[in-house]
Amino acid sequence: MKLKDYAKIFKALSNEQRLKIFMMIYKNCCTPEGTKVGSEFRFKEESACCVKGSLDKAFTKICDCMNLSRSTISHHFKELQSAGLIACERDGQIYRCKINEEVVDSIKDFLK
Amino acid sequence: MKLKDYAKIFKALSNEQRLKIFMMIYKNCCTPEGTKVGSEFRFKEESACCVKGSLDKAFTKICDCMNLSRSTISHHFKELQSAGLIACERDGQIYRCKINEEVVDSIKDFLK
DNA sequence: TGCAAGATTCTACAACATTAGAACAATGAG
DNA sequence: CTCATTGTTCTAATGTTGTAGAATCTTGCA
Repeated sequence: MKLKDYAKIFKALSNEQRLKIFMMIYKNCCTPEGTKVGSEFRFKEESACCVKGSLDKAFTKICDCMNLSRSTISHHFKELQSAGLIACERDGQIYRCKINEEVVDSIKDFLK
Repeated sequence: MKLKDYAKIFKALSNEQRLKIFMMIYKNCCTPEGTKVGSEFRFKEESACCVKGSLDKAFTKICDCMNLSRSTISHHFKELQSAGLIACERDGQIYRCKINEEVVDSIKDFLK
């Protein structure tokens, strides 16, 4: 991966709203309560409902707990996809969303 | 650290030129040859002249091997400092620059 | 002290990012 | 089939970023 690609990944994560969306999928917690504990940012790592790194109905759930229009959220999803961080697919009413672990790993490697 | 702070760090790394500067300091290689190997991005990890994570005369050296005005580079340094990624100090003619390893570590933790 | 080199700050502007709303497409329920 | 729901695309407004140049400040040397 080239420097440009890393810059693109970091850009995708550089917007607070988009980072929140990413973390909701990555840490797999969609409630607004899950995104904040006190004034600190934290996620409930464990949650019975789903497996780390993938999320069904991601779009709807995220719309529900964020104060942004649907079009804006759609746009942010596309940015995250375009950077390769997530992959999404519609399966009827299910909007399925997965983290691309390889890309996340490559960021870790980059900073090694 | 809050979500906002992480977003700020990622923003600092989201510009290709600035990321290059950061990596020059982080991997400690300032020659243009060191920043590219073929079309891939790579650094010479080992270099006799200095220790990973700090760089003397950083500003001048980086100016020399990048095609940007001094004011622009100064601006990028400030962005990196403001995000907490690096710390710089002038010591006479030496412009000393150090990576803030704690912040780099906190990114790794964030993505854990 | 005066000068040259190095770094910063200010200004300005083009390019790009964030956002919402309206119009549209796809899907499933009744 | 019709309608409500869900997601996308287009457009436009508004805000932010990246960049250079000029002016300025800082430092060391002659």
